Amino acid sequence: MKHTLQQSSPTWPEKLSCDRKKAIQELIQGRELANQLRLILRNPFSHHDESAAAGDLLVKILGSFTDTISILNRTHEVSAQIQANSPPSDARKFEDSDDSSKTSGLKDRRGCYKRRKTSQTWTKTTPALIDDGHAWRKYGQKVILNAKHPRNYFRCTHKFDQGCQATKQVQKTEDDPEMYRTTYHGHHICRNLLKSPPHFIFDSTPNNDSSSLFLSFGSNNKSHEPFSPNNNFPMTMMKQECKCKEDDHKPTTLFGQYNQSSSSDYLLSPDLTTFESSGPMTVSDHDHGDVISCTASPNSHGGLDTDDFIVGAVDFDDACLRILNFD
DNA sequence: CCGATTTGACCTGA
DNA sequence: TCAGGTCAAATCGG
Repeated sequence: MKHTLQQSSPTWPEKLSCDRKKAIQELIQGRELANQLRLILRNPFSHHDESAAAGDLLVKILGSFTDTISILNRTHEVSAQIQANSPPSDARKFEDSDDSSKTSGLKDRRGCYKRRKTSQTWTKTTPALIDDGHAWRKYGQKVILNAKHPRNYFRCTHKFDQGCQATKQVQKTEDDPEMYRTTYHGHHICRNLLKSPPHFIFDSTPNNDSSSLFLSFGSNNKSHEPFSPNNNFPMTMMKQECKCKEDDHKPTTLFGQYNQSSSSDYLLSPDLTTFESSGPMTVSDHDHGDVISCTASPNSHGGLDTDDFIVGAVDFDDACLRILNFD
């Protein structure tokens, strides 16, 4: 049965509940943005574009608080009206007694959701629908004007249980139906304890130390954007792609930033290597100089030998770590 | 049974 | 006004 919603306007409790949810969502978004801003400001390796992003984040945070205040003001006005008028439940009962009661179970969603005006987005095009390490739920599909292929809408599975606002849109590209263009909106703030964990990728740093590599734990964009809203997030070890220069046998220093809210879009160094490791790591469980370990298996690019054992000296500073790779 | 997907209707920003 | 983003009932499927 298709719902038709024109027939009922929101009751006072519904209106208040809706406004409360919106206020909470605004505050959650503000918190998320503030965390991103904090990490950018504290990251000693931030790029120029990240500094620019910090300004953008600041504007969004202020906008979020402004929206929250206006919502709460409105809620206050509604409450005042409720107190000034007769209890709304009577009116609702009266409505329900009439023939329109068959639709009374349907909620009027008018004003109950707010389309995203502006949010951080990034796009990538992939030859297949790849697992970006996050749990997504499809919530819509839309035929787009002048587009051959429909656009699919996904939200984070943890939208309701953890308030994660990340969404993505996936659409086949016009010219090549085998290619998918994915646009991500917002960052994950969820604790993502996945069965299939995200990839994290190594990237060469401009370091003159030839054995030093940059390790990006699922960075979302090409600027190695650091954002871990919570240092207690578990860092799950998983399949990794990395690039190693193989004048092997001397320890390879891997330096990385942990990025919990990853999806994936990476700047990769030209010489890629993959390895796998297992076992959870939690940022808060380690101190500077701690030794961690994980197993690594080889990849087709031949970067690491089978069953290589990696010992890492943890060097956290805002969820950054250093790993030393010994043969 | 319950979580995921489908799909038409509704809502909103431009 | 309308294209596109979102909602939520119906349906699917493990």
